Amino acid sequence: MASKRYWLMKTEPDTFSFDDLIACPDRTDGWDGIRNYQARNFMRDEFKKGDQVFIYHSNTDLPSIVGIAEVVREAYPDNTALDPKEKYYDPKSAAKGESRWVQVDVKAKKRLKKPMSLKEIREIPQLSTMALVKKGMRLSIQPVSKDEWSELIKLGSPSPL
DNA sequence: GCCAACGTTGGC
DNA sequence: GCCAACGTTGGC
Repeated sequence: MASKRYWLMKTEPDTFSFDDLIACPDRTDGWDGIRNYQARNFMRDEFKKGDQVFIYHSNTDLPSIVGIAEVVREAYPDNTALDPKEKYYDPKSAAKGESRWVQVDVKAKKRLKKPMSLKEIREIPQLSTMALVKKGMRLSIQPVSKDEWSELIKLGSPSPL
């Protein structure tokens, strides 16, 4: 079995926060609405059950990694793309009758006792390799290396929910 | 609210 | 296949 991998997923807390995920049944929800090929391909091709995910709040006063979730279901079609009433409706998918987008299910696991803000992350040399701190990096789903993960765990002190 | 960086679309 | 126009992301 391939070793566990680590990821970072962005979300806008005004739309869907880490607390919203915790409030879901079994603390689990489908991570839908991803409309970027690179991000989709990570989910479709590389996300495996058991992978660990940092949840990052973007577009907010203090952009930060706030929690940890686990992949509990691997990629399946994101059919919000087919529904004109949905925010992430995709006419091209609808025209084909088949969504070109996928989602995975993630389950909230831990909260960082000390959320790690983007500002702090930038200041830590060991984390300078993270895609998150690279100029112009807007990718909403990014791989995290084992070393980066360990460093963030050390600093963020996650505790079980 | 601004705007730089990036991704997608569509005419040619 | 090129690339200009347009839309989105997301920090500040």
